[in-house]
Amino acid sequence: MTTRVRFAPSPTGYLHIGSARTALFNYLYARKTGGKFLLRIEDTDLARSTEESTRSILDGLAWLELDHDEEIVFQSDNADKHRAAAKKLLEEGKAYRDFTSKEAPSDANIKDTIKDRARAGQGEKNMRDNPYRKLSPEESDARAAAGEPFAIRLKVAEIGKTSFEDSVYGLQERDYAETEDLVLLRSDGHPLYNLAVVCDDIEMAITHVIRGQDHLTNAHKQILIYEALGVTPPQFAHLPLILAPNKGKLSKRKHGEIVSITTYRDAGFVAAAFRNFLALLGWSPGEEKEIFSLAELIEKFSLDGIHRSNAIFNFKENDPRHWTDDKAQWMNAEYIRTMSLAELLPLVKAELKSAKLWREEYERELRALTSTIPSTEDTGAIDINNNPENIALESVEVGSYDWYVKTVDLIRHRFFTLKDFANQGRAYFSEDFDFDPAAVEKNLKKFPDLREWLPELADRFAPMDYFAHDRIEEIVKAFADEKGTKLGVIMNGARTLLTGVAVGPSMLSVFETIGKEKSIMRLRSKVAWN
RNA sequence: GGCGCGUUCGUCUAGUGGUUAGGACACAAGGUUCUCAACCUUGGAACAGGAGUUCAAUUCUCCUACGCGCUACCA
Repeated sequence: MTTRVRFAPSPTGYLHIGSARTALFNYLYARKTGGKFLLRIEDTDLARSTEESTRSILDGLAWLELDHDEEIVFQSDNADKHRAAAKKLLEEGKAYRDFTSKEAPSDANIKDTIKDRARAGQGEKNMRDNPYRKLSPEESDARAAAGEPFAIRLKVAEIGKTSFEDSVYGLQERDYAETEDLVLLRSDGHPLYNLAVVCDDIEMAITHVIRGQDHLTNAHKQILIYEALGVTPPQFAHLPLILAPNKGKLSKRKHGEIVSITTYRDAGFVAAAFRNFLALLGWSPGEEKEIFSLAELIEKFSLDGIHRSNAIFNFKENDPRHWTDDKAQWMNAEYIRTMSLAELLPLVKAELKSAKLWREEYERELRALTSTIPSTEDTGAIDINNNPENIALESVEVGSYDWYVKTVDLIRHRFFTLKDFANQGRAYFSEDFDFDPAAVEKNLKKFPDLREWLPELADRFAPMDYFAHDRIEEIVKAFADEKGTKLGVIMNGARTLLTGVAVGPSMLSVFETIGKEKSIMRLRSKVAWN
């Protein structure tokens, strides 16, 4: 039997980090076992479900490249089947009509109300004391025929227990006495969650249910429904939760955008990096290694490696440097500086395009490159111990590609997100860039002589016909000696004038990359000084 | 309140009776030096507490504490 798993989000908001991780684990398991990864939108709560949410969830999955198999199932389309199942159970005497009039829906703090009610009930409450449970079928039919509204509840046996072997949490048992006669169908005919899930999972022939640990107790209720329906339940695997730094729930209301997958896409994260990070939250392949390609994740994934304890998604509010989990940020930077250029360049292209910095002439280089350079998958190696600047040179074979490719490869080593290519790296792609005031202060204004010296350096560059690394070094060194100043003063001043910022690659590379003409122009410019 | 689940460095984690308790991020210090949130080196940093089983417990059992989840005619 081939494995069939599903990701079943309810479209009541954007794709949450926790949900994305659930989707990822389902995906990895399906791919690992050669099975199917299905998608079901649980939109039975009409009041809260929105099409916009559905789209946002689909966008998030697409960004993470978690492609689903088969058609998307919308749970609301199956309501008739859910009703039929409830009716069948009613007819078989496995469920009963509850004519208790529906309580007025409590508003705002519904969670608290529920909790208070549960607490008030103490442990003494008998879950089987519903008077309608014992109503004769005849009387029940008669009252229904008379038009009296009713909900349908599952008739849970008095004695016994549900039990199942969870792939993550092990043997789970729960006495029937702990489970109420759960409502299957609302008095307005609307099917409820647990019924809908079970019916759909049966219909979709789901073999493994991999979902958040918050559903652990639901599993018992669902097993009761499976049993009533006479169907063998699927294998369950519950995942530990992802919590906020205060060990509380990671919620939209409290934590805002930080829990949304699209935030990371929009912040310039590389999807593969974020996916890698997510995979290691609550699961470990048991290796002293952090970077895993999708192929490796699939190969190494197993339910055994999933933890039982919750993981904290770490971040500090009001701290720009640690606005989201440090490890996620590190991983993103790691991907940017070590992933294959063939994979990185298209991402940079998208970034430059949206910043209106893209030029058509780069396109030709891209085409040449993607057809020649092997992808990371092929070369396999991302060796973080090597000096990245060396990797850069080797992997591109200097001279065989043009300016755009070499430039991206040069500047990527100090970048953290894709956004940096258009922001910090803007000066490489445009004459229209800003000067960081702090950099101007530190590298230019502190050394007033530079105001004369740098244009003078430009004059030394002017006659050069071979404008490259070694030659530039000779010129600048001689120039610094001549002025009796440290090389650094000249280099840093030039860096700020040429790139607008205080950090970047070796200045010799910067000169070479920006080129003779532009270097001269920028060294002579006075804009930064004002 | 009841029921369930969990507890290794600040965080993500390795570890399944005998380890100097390992790695990664973050942090700190040093180095390289033309800068740096890059790179290199080094460092501090953990088995929640208590009983038991055992020659030996981070690892097995029990208790306590703490945390989390569920407890709805929501999903």
